[in-house]
Amino acid sequence: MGDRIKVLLADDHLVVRMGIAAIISFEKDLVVIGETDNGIDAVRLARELKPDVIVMDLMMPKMSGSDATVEILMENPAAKVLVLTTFGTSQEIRKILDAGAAGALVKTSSQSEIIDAIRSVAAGRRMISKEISNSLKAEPDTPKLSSRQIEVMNLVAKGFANNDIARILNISVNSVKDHLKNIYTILDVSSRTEAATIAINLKLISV
Amino acid sequence: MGDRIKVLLADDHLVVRMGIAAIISFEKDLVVIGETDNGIDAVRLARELKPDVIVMDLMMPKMSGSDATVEILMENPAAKVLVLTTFGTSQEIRKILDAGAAGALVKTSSQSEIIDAIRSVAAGRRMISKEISNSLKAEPDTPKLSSRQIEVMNLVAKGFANNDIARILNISVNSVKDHLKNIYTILDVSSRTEAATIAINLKLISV
DNA sequence: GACAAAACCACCCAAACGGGTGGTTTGGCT
DNA sequence: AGCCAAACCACCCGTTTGGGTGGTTTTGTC
Repeated sequence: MGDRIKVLLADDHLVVRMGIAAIISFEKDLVVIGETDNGIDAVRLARELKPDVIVMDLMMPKMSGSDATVEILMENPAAKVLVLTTFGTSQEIRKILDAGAAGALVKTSSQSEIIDAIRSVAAGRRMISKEISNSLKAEPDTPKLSSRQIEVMNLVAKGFANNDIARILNISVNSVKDHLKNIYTILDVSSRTEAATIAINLKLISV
Repeated sequence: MGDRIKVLLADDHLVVRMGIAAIISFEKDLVVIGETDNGIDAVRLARELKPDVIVMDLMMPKMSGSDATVEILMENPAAKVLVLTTFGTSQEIRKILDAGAAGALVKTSSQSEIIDAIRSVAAGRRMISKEISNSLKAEPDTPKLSSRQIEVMNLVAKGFANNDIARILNISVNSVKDHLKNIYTILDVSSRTEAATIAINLKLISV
């Protein structure tokens, strides 16, 4: 028992936890030592149970998997977090891989892929499923907007005119126009409407 | 064995299928007689295996769960399809409930909720989880755009000016403006940008 | 302390937009 | 036949937008 790989499951879907637990139950070198359906408990259990591998979902109530991962790695940089996600939502995945997550898998992965991934990250290796590494590559360079530009874009997307935006942000209309000019250059567009749809698509602003 | 409720699982996530199978394995009146990870095989297996209940995911490769459900119910209106979804994406759910699906559950459902739902729909009752019925209620009346208005909105969202839209659709600028006026009234907005973001949010147009 | 980037402000002007009013034609529904 | 909604077109007019050029202040980094 002492040398078995201890796994903590964090996923808000019971069926997913049951499924992973079932898969793990066939492997005699792996054991599930804890489960939770939210990010806050994941952070707590990671601290208390000291699992070798944390299998983490991204979308969870109370605290997202990515936020929980960041917290866990701040407390214990040696923790091994294996992200299990439905789709390669590059934004989030890149964020937590940068934060130091040990791996990322899609939920469509086969039994052997999941088991391999758990063993790999427990051994200190990085494990990123092909689907995800592809989607990361496919997404070249997402343009970056400054926080002020994002504020402006959010208001633009809500349909406010430059005058309203100026009033809301307590700056002059000229400055609003200035921000827009810069945004248009960055996003390579020439109208507020196109900028809005692109910003939404790139998830630069909250819809 | 003959009187056990036969369940067919259709979900592209192995872990989910394993999880449901694990849950079902504890119940002696239920048995899994087939599994698939895509909609096309779901239709075929529904025909060949004659399951009592089909547990169906919505997002699947090759053929979506909603399309598969519609096909299955066309072939056999007595089929019991229990939709298992991640989130209450009202559009799709409403569509397949209208098509005659027997129930809808969220994946965060507890073990007993899932078992109850399977038994209920097998017995011919409707079973819709609280989360989903709430989200269906919460979404009151989505405004409806005509097909021409949707064409216009798609071009607007891409950043085209009225002049370009007129050229593309082979109508005069005045007509484009006319469509926009009508769209603004329907969506209760007063600018193309706000119309675009709202149309995207309501999924009236493809992003 | 130099330097760059971000944010701020101002003015000009042509083009695009939104709101208003008027009208015709077409296709479906009763 | 009668009716209605949808799509089409036209003109007016004030407002907003986008592009251009000029500049200052603040902030963070090397």
